[in-house]
Parts: sequence; structure tokens; C-alpha cells
Amino acid sequence: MKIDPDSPIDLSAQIAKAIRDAIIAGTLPVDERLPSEAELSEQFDVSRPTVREALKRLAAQSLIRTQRGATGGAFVNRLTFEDAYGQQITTSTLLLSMNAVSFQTACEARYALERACAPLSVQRRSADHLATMRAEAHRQAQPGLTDEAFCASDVAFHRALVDAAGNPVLSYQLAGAVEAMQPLMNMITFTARSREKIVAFHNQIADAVENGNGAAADAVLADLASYTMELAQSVIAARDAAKNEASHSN
Amino acid sequence: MKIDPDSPIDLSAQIAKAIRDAIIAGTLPVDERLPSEAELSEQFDVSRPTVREALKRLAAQSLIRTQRGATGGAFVNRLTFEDAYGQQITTSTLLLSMNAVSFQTACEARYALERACAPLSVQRRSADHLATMRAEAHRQAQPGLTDEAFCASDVAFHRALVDAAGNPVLSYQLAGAVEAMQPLMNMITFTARSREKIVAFHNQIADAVENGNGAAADAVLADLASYTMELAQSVIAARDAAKNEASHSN
DNA sequence: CCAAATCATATGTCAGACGTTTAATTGTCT
DNA sequence: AGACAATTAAACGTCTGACATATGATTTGG
Repeated sequence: MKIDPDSPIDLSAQIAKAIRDAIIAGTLPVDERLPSEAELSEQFDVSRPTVREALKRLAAQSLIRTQRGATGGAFVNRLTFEDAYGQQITTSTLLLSMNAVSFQTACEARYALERACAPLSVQRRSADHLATMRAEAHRQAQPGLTDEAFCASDVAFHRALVDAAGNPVLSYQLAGAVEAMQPLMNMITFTARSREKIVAFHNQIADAVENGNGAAADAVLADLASYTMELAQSVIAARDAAKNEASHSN
Repeated sequence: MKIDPDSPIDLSAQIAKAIRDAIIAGTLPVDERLPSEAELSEQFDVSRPTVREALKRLAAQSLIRTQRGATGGAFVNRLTFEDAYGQQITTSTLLLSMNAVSFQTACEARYALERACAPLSVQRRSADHLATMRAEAHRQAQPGLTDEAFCASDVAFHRALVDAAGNPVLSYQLAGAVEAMQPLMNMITFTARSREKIVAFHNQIADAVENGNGAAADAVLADLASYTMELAQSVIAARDAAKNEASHSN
């Protein structure tokens, strides 16, 4: 692709796009070394700092990695599922926090996706996945657990359920949805009673997974979804009431 | 966050992380203007090019936007669903192409997710969404359509189905899964007969959506998933056979 | 009072330089 | 000859300083 110095778009953005397109098209295979910064600056007829800005853009997307030293340079990076998880979580988190996405909408999406892979999880789960789910459910029943630890364990439980489906693409997709919800979930202060109920749901899910009962797993997830949304609604209502109280007393 | 000049990590990466964390934590609200590059370079005690590399990293993730001129600068960007779509599609596409994800795995994930939002789509679809689905199905029945146009229309059809659920978070999640499949789908050369069958499936889906029959929609999607995977398997088998033929004649 | 010219500010780009990391080469000693 | 040490070269990481350009604000002229 050609670079247009008169374009209103930054040169570094144009160069980044050109290289990115080459990577996506497969012209630049994984682990291929790009020309050195000096060579790139000559090829694109721009200065080295401009080339560097372009490379940093690509590095931010995990499309390339750089190595220093004699045989160093920029290499096309094999995008791992882990890299993709991280980006997805960052993006999803910001998307939810910046766009006033209601708890209801996010929650609905999350449980819809989770229910989508539950049948597969029930069918394919390994002993390891089941053990993780049991362990997290057990941890959640401990009395001394902080809210943060409870939420983290909650994420781990659902993560195990999703991973049990044995489909990395599904795991990747779900990671964002589940993890991005955590800040919103943390807003809900879990009382002892609601924890108890959630743990009961988790145990029921683990039972269904253990017994290979896909329909039961789906039903429990549906119940858990409803319960979570009700819980959120009551918390929100209580908060609004408190706010009204405060504004009245002013 | 403090910047460590002796860290093995690039200064620009450290600075980008510091700013990114501030954005995620909400310390820097949407549309807030960051200090100018000169000011940042003073605050972090680095040179302006280093600051610029950090800002380009953030710009690549759509976390900030920059404006030139007197009142210009870098502003915290409101991450739109559209921005997020784009990133998701790029990431998903690369993930599939770089990690030898089997067609089967990708396909399974895609249809599992799509079936997750079908019940909601059936329940909430607007006349507009249904009309789009009908129009695309009709277009797909045209005889002169190229393979590329057919695939694009296929994506548009399923996109409409997903959007009909009226949940932007779901749409965002699904966009990656559906669009990233297109290059893989294009590998399958659709014969006239398989097109006919796919169009029939699409019409059945549209019927189910129109009639508010969630179970039927789910069943048709399951059938479509099976059919697509069978189709792919036969294409792959044929290709392998041709390859063996070629290697025998060598 | 409005319009045009000017100014100030901030980003975009460039040129050149130096430091640091790293691997390959060279050289020397045993 | 072989092994270890010193040198070299390539490449990225960073800095300084400068100029170009865009754009809102200010001033000036009619």
C-alpha cells in the first residue's frame, strides 16, 4: 500500500495500516522479521520516529513484538488466545463503563452466552474442570471471604464452566463477557443470604455437569440469571431510595 | 504510577500503561483532555518522542483521540460499540488464521453463540430486522451472485438476526465470531445446490422469527450448523484427496 | 460591529546523535 | 585444535532541537 503524505491521516497510522493489512492478508507470515526501522523509513520515505510510532501502534495490538540486539527487529507475532483474552477484557470493561450499559443488558448478554456453551460443557467436561468448579463453590461458602474474593471466585467458577466446553474460541469470547462484568458485580454488595443462594446455584450447576444433565444445567443458569437480575434491581432501587432521601433532607 | 527508567520494559509502554490504567479506573473521565505532549514529557521525565509513542499505543486501542491546533491535544475517547466491533473482528480474524483453529471449532462456537441470542431475537425483533433478513435471503437466491457477494449477504443475514435481539453487548460479542468466520467460509466454494439449501434454512429462520417460534428458530440453527460442518468436511476431504492424487503423480 | 490578519498553542514530522543490547566474529591462549 | 575472551556490528531505545502545519483566540482595520 502507498503512503500519501498529503492525506489528513497521520503517516504513522497509514504505515501501521499498511503493515497490519499485510499481516491479515498473510503476506507477512508469523515470525517473519520486518525490515529494520531504518529500512522501513527509507521504503516509506518517512523518518525513523514516524516508523517507530507506526510500530508501537501495532505492538499495542500484539500484532508484532520487538527484540533488541544484533539479530533483533520487529517480528510478526503469533496472536495467542491469552493475548486476545486480555484485549477483549480491556475493551469490554471500557465499553460497559463508558456507555452506560445497564446491568440488565450486560447480565442478559453474559448469561445468554454462558448458556450457549453449557450443553457442550456438560458433554465434554474433564474431571479437572469439575474439580475446579467444586473447589470454587466450596471456597465461596467460607464465612470469612471478602466481597472481592467472593467475586473473583465467582469468575473462576464460571470460567471453569466455560472452559469445560473445550472450545478455545468460545472461551475467548466468553472471557470478555464474564470478566468485564466483575466491576459491575462488585457494585452489588452480597449479603450473607444472597451468597448462600448463589453457592446453592453453583452446586446445582456442578451437579448437573457431573451427571451430564444438560437440561438441568441450562435451567439452573436461567434461574441464576433471573436471581442475579432481581438482586441487582433491588440494590439499585435501594440506592435510588437512599438518594431521594438525601436530596429531600437537603 | 511511577515510571522506572531501568525497567527492561520500554518507557513508552510503561507510560501507556499508566495512562490506560487511569482511564480504566475512571481517574480520567471521557472527553477529558490529557496534558500536552510537552507537559507529559516533563511529568514523566522523558522526551517528547517517547511520550508520543505511548500516546500512539493508546490511540491504536481507540482509548484516546488527538486533535491538532491551538485547543488540540489528546482526549480520552468514548469507546463506541463500533470501535469495539472493529477491534474484535481484527483480533478474531487473526486468532483464527494464526492458530490453526479448525473450521469445526470455529463453526461450533459461532453457532452456539448465535443460538444463544436467537430466543431473544424471536421475542424482540422489529419489522426492520425481519425485513433485512428477508431481503438478504432473497438476494441470496439470485442466480448471478458471486461467491463473495453470497458470503457477504450471509453475514448480513446473521448480523440482522443477532441485532434483532436488541442487546448491543450481544451484537458486539457476536460480530467478531460471525465476521471472523467469513474468510474460512470463503474457502468453501458454494455450489448452486448448497446455496439453495442454505437459502431454504434462512427462510425457515425468518419464518420462525416472524411467527415468534423460538424453538423452531433454535432447531433450524442447529440444522444449519450441522449442515455447514458436513459441507466443510466434504470440501476438506475432497481437497485432501486431490492433494494425495497430486503427490502420487509426483 | 463585523471581518480579516495575526498570534499562540499543540500536534505532526524530520534530522542527527548517543546509549544499550545482543549475536557473530575475531583473536589469543592453552 | 579447541575454548574462552575481546571486539565488532546491527538494531532498537531514547534524547535534543528544530521546523511545518492546523486551529482556536486575539487583535486590528474598515
